[in-house]
Amino acid sequence: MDRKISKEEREFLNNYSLAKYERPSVAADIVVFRMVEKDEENKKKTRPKCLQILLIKRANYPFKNYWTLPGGFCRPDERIEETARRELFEETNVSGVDMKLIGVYSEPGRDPRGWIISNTYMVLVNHLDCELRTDKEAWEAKWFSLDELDGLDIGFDHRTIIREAFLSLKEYASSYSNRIFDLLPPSFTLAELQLVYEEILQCNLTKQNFRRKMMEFVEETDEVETGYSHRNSQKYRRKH
Amino acid sequence: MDRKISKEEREFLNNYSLAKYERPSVAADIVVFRMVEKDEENKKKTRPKCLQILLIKRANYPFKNYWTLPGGFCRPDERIEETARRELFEETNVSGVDMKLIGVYSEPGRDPRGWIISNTYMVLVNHLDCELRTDKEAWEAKWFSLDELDGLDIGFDHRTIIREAFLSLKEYASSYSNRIFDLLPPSFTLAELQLVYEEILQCNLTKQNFRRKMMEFVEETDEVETGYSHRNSQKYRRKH
DNA sequence: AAAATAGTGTCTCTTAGACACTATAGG
DNA sequence: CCTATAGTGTCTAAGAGACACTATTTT
Repeated sequence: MDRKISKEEREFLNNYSLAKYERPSVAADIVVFRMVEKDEENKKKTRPKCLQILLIKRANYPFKNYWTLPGGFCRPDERIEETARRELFEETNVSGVDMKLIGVYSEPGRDPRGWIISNTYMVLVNHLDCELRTDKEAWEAKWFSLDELDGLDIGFDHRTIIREAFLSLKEYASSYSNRIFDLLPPSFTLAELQLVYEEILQCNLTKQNFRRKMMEFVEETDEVETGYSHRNSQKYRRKH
Repeated sequence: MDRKISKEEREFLNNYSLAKYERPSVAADIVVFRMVEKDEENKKKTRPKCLQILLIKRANYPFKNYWTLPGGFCRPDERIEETARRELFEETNVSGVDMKLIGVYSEPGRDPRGWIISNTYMVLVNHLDCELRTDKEAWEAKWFSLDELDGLDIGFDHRTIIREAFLSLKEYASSYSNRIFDLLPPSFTLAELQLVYEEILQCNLTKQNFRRKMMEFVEETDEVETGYSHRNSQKYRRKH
């Protein structure tokens, strides 16, 4: 892009106006997934995991009081991914995680306010890193498990977007993507990791096969998990 | 989205104006790949294949006389994919093929005309179906092999986009995606198909292993290819 | 027959699924 | 001791790579 710009071109650009054409608003919406333990009281056995996503209750029209994905409009001085990052940080205080574009939603009429295109990003966070901002009165933020979504009033086309995001997440797990580790703390037991995979893939995996496969991607730490009435567990971290 | 809209909400929407916020122009650009035979005169042996992409020589500033991807601006009444489809048809007369979003390019300053976001689609076409429109004086369209791009003046960030599109294409081939068949006529020999894969993956494949794998995806037709000084070849088509 | 490519048989190595076994902590 | 989960050994079947073999067409 190191390119000499002629006087003629400079003049063209000065007279050029994009305002001739109608333009859309462009938004970034974020599907934030986290994994929590289903039953906090159960201290005696490995606890099942529960996949949740973050939704915001809209305080304004349209879809007032409906739940929607966090998001916001892009500014001229940032890439759309930066918009998504900014919004994520505002909602959860999480930064520095991988973002993955999972789709662009541009169906005419998808937003009653007018022509608005949504670029949707998927983010996986460790629930220990999240702090929902409670200092805002403008809206309410809440984590929902996927089962809970059925009875919920979800605004815009966000129910479709969430469904497609979950499919992307399943693909990550099927292909043993490194990104799955973003859902976990820095060190974890293999049993924990297996429960995460089972919750995402919605199936049971056999222990030995799972561990054998995972040894490619994890390495031992010097930590062990103790305090259960069975043998202690070695803790691992992701490689590299 | 069947939702009752209250009087209050209706009023909100009537007074709402997106014009308060600055908006970008949104474009769809298309990386069109086709596969042609490298050496049209060579009638005696299986001919190597050559992967090409379609570029347009810009008649106007900015990047006047530079080569760029075909594309155009989105209209309020269409999805971005429809924009890409419309542009593809205008350039090549091709319709009804799969389009795959490969990326969104929103880096500030990527277009000297102002804030323009590009949604880039990849399309694979059969070269026999393409008819480049020659009736336009506004611009020149031409197919280039990937090698030829090095010395070429390519406008905007389209060189980057092309590189990323080619990576997507490689992934398609690595995963034996059905879409690869879009590059071929309805019936083809397995040797032809193998040359297509070898050109995309830039490596040599062993015949028996390739054929064994491909039998999942193709079925015999009643056509054979004759006229070469060796055994005739069975022709196949994609399954389903 | 020679040249050239079509098409096949089969060995090996790696990986994935199944499943039963041993180990160790707490009660 | 028992119970619960951690962690291992190994059989088998499927898939991928290597490579040599046979078949058929034109010259």
